[in-house]
Amino acid sequence: MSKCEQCIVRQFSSLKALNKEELLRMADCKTSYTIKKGEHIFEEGEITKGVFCIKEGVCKLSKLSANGKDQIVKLVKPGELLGQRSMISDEPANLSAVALEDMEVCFIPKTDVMGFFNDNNGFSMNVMKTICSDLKDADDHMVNMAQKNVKERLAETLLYLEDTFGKNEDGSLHIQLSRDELAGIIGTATESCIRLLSEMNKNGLIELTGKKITILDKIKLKRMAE
Amino acid sequence: MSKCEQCIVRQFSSLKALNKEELLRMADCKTSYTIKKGEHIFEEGEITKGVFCIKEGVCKLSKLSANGKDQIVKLVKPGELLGQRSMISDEPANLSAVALEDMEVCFIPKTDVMGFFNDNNGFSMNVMKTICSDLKDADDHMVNMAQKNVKERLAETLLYLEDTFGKNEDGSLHIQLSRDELAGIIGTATESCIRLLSEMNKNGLIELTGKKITILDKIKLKRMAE
DNA sequence: TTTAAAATATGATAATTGTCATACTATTTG
DNA sequence: CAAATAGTATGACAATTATCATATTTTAAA
Repeated sequence: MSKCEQCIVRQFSSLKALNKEELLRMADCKTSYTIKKGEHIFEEGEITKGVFCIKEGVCKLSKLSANGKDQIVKLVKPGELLGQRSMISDEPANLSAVALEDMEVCFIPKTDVMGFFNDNNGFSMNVMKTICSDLKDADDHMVNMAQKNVKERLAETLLYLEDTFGKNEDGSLHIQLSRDELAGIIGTATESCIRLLSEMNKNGLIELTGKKITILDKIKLKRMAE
Repeated sequence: MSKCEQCIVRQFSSLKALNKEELLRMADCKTSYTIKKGEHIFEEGEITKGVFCIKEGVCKLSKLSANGKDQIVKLVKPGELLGQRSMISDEPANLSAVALEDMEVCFIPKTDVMGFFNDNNGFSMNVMKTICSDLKDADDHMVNMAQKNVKERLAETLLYLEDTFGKNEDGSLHIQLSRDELAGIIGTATESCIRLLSEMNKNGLIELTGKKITILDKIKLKRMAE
């Protein structure tokens, strides 16, 4: 069993507030998992029994809408905790978590996290600030969904993906999303998403090479996103 | 200066976790305000110096989008606290708060709230649960914005308004919103909102009498909202 | 490798929604 | 009270977006 103390992830997450003794305790109660691309970590409505700490790989948090489409609410990166809200609210998961890449995660049982939560003020404050930040993001996201059109949302999303997940050596977006998933982020039909990507490709804003998307004109994309 | 101990509102808010001594302390540091309909409590980007406790009246939390339209993110009722997220994140307000009715609110300075927050575990847990609940609502709202069409969102909103704010004796919605504000909730153009209301009126789903909206066929509206 | 299945792409068309113009009505102000 | 202003309503039209059909390409499976 690896030591949490030496885990790089710790420095980026709420866990950085934990002291040596607490990290040793955490190493004892955690379970490490490998999750393959496409597998789910938990599903909407599921009663989660703890939180997941993401060591490697990106996953999507999504919700199935009444019309059967999967709306992606958030993408989660290494260093973040998963399932904090459910734990604090003491409710089933509101969203499904599915791996977009092969992932490495650690599971920490609820009782243990709540222990740190109650004992360590810095930790609980970090968790709280993360949830507050999620709330702000969700509010902003909501306004965008309501007020921007699909083209603006697509432009904004592409810029977000490059900023957040970086580029490959060839300049293409590092994160691999299917057209369907991209449509699920911007909240539109897959065909509409594909059509607009083609248009942006023709206009020289982006370049499509197979599944790879490369942003060519950041300035114009930014202007398009308003 | 009135006593917080006797304030009915206390029982519905996070403040119910405070003990007698803390309530007396709070009564000393709070300031009561009367806010007229249409006045703002705070504005987007403003550095708020504490939280507001709503004693009476409803207000809207909204955000100005790039296209100049005001998107309403949440309606806030008596018994709720306002500005909790900004306080915990230690950031300027992300949303503007404007009174939809004449209001009575109490202002409690940040330092004092943070004092209760650190001393009283029950209080901080209540605040956190409220924010978690807001996050869940925001996520759900976002999915609706992305996946439902305007008619479905309008139907859903009307039902929500009746459920949450109740009816007058004549059966009409108790909360008074302009067509513009209603459009701001569902995220559409004012004309589209008016047009759909007229259509629902013609189809016998609702009744429009001046500004008053009465829900006539809840079942059909629910079906329409999916 | 060949076949089957899934993902991507594009056209045609319909449905939805936004915009602009213009009434009409209610409310406020001088 | 009259005039001005804001809010509500409706028509006409354009823009956006979804849906269905159908290729084409890529990936997975037999």
